[in-house]
Amino acid sequence: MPELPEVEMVVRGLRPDVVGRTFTGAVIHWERQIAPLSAGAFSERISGQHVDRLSRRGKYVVFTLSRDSLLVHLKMTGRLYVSLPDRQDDADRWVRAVLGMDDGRELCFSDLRKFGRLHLVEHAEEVTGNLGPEPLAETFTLDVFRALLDHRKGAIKPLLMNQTFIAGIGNIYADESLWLAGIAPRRGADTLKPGETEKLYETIRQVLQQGIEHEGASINWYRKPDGSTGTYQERFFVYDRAGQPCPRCEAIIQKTRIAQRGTHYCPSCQV
DNA sequence: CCAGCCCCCTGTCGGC
DNA sequence: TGCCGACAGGGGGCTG
Repeated sequence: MPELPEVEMVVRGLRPDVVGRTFTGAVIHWERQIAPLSAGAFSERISGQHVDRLSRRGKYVVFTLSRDSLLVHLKMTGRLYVSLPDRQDDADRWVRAVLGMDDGRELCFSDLRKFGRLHLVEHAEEVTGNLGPEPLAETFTLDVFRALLDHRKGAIKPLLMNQTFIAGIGNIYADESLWLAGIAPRRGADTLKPGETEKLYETIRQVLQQGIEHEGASINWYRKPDGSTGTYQERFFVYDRAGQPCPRCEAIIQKTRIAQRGTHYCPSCQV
């Protein structure tokens, strides 16, 4: 569930606790969640590496280390938080990896569904190399968006969620941005009129920015590193609101499936 | 390039 | 009440 705004909150929350620290080792409880090394090799290789920088690329949390980069994808239920070794947190039941730090505290990766991944690689681009542009970057202009859409066919919603198209948009922010733009999720990408493309460009940036301002959407499992919840879920227009009236036209919001994903939309004012 | 499907997982929920 | 199957979902991988 964590999408761009939620991952951004994780990065901001962790930064003061991890930047400047040095990892002392790792205990891996579910080996399939780390790549590309074995658990032993992972622990050995991360030991002694200093955290120079913490950033975000798409939905990845990126630790820039002395020699390597550690990239964490939270997928659906992943959480990252720092704690003392004697933990009592709710999420501890699903801890899959624990990275020791030189201040005696630990960086914990918890993940109920085990879909998340920790990649320890020499160059971050080995993992993030084929991601599309960052939608909130200044360089992501309307012209860039138009160029990306050029010659793309197929439904607009799955395209928005395609990480090689644009990085960071998931199911929630795709549904919300399309509703705000008044565009039906099944519309062919090549059928958007210039005004619609511009509107969508603006609403994509708007919902992501709003998501960050409201500290992310906490539905189901997402929590900020300090355990608290964001509040953007209180501002959803269509996501998770099937059967309720559309905030714009009062038609009943529908839920359907597009590209194997639950999709919420207004059948009346999204055309 | 695109659509469809499987897979990875486990908690939750609806049906019987 | 208890069991069981369906479902949820990001993204990689595969096929057509």
